[in-house]
Amino acid sequence: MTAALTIHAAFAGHIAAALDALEAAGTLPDGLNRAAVAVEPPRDPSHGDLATNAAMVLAKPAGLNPRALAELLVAELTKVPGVASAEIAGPGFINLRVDAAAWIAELRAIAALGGDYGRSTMGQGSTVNVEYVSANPTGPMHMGHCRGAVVGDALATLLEFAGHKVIREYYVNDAGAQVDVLARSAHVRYREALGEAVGDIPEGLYPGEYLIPVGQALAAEFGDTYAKAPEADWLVPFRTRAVAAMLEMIKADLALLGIHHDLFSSEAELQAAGKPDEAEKWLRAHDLVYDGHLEAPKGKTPEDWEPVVLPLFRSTKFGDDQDRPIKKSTGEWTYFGADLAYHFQKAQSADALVDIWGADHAGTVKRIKAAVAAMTGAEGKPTPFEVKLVQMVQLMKGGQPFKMSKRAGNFVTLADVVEMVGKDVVRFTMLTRKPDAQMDFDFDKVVEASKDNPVFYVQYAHARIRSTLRKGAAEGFAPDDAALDRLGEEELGLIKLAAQFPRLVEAAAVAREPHRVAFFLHDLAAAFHAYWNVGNDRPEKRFIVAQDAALTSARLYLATQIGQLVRNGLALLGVEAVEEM
RNA sequence: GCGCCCGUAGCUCAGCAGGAUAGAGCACCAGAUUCCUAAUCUGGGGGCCAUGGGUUCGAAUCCCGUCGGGCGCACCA
Repeated sequence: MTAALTIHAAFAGHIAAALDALEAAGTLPDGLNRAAVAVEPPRDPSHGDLATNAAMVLAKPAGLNPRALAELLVAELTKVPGVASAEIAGPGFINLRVDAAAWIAELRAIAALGGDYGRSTMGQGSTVNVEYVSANPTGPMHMGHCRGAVVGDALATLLEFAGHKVIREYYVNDAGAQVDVLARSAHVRYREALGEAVGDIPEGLYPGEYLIPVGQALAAEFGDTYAKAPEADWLVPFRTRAVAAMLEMIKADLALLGIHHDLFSSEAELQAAGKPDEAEKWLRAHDLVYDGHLEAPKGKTPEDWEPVVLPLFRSTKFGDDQDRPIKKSTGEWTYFGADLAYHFQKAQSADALVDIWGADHAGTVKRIKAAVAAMTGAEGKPTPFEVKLVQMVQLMKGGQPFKMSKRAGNFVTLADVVEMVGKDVVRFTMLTRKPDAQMDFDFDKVVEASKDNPVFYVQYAHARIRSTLRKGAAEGFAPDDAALDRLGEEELGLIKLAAQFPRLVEAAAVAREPHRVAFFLHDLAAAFHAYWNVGNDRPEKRFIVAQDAALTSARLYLATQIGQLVRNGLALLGVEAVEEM
């Protein structure tokens, strides 16, 4: 085992080798599907360090009794260096105990790999495009956007760590009706900046004060040229400038959360480049777009429903409930028509696509998945594409739901919340539950009870470690690996937990679930705090034992690596590891 | 009416591609501070994993039904 091969990976290999040996001996048939074979720490530590279900999973297809197969495997596994014992338990689990030396080696692996401990080659360098946020460029980021932004960003980082190349992309919807509304709203602010008394912002326009500087900039640039001009004269230049200004604002908001996209793709540019036309042409040639009648919405046919003929994409062929229009009767592209071309474009430069959407767009998942399958699957190998939905965040204030309204201008901006509670709290809070469950975000609770926020619990563990190392250094002790054999059961327990990080990273990346990292860090911090407190009653269990330099150095070495691991995990979440609290 | 998501302790939530006796935080009760940071720790009470079936050696986890909550069901984005 090399220093870089972590213990769980090594044992997955040992079990595979044991199975190979049984195959070679003819005991097991060739070509058994081993996908369900797992190596994991047993829930109950008294069962050992690692357990595998291999015998139970493979017994039936091999036509063997699980315990009989387990005995054969045990015979192979006891030969593996570092295995102290292998026992059969329950219906056919194999429980393994691993020598202390193997865990010490894992600790050295953390030291050797440092910030790369847990990094995986699983992704094999394949490129994953993660599209997230993609909020309409009509105003500042508000809390409704926050969860998708944080989850998408953490997922992107996680995928990189798991061996993928990642493109972080933001799709700018700068071609629809809502950016025309933005332009008109900016025009009002423009006239206002020129000194006109505009009164209340008209119904249907964006009343937010964030457009005042945009109006001023337009007045400075154009003077009164467009004050009385017809909309057709100014709509395009105003729209362009207003969208650009909104995008700058959004980027600044995202930066507050530590989020930076690699690529901002413009829907308007996509259309100008004729991408949707190309897509339509291709789809028509493959009989995937046809001119047909749009069906009335199921279950609630509007009274004024009039069937019209529109170009429809055959999404029902790919599992959707009805075929979807790609153009409006005005000849403009629908959102879907452009989005379809956009996803095809993304697929050209990525091996897999992931979209992070709010749950309010759940109804459009099937059609876009259908589109990607149709357009990338022509040669039989569709680009893998997932839409991860983040559920709604219910904003609360003092235990009461807090309704946001763009029109009333009382929406809660992301910038305000970050200013109130800090980036780390916002990010960690968004990552301490799985994305597909709804969550409440109560300002009062998060602000008041911020000390109870799990993020501080984890950061505190790191701060304690750093503090201890500083104190040790002041007293003349440095971390050293010369006497790691002095570490006992409590210390090995910490290492055993730490050793799960690499497989956790892989599992979280495969499941596209960055929240698992947050929970792991909480568990790790809990184990560390518990160990720390043992030293309250028993001074000989403290990190620094002044009269025993060798032991102190070994424990400081352990502390150093645990601190490293906390940093690695927090880095995946985009949360700071603090030196002191 | 249809589609998607969810239902686990009083509350907020985990439960690792079905696995051994279902966990954590908060809240509640009882303890630990001459000590490396008590923003911490130890112990306790508290569960028909919404519900009824099914699949199998084994189900909180997979399948079907029911109930409850959320989101959606445009030529909007």
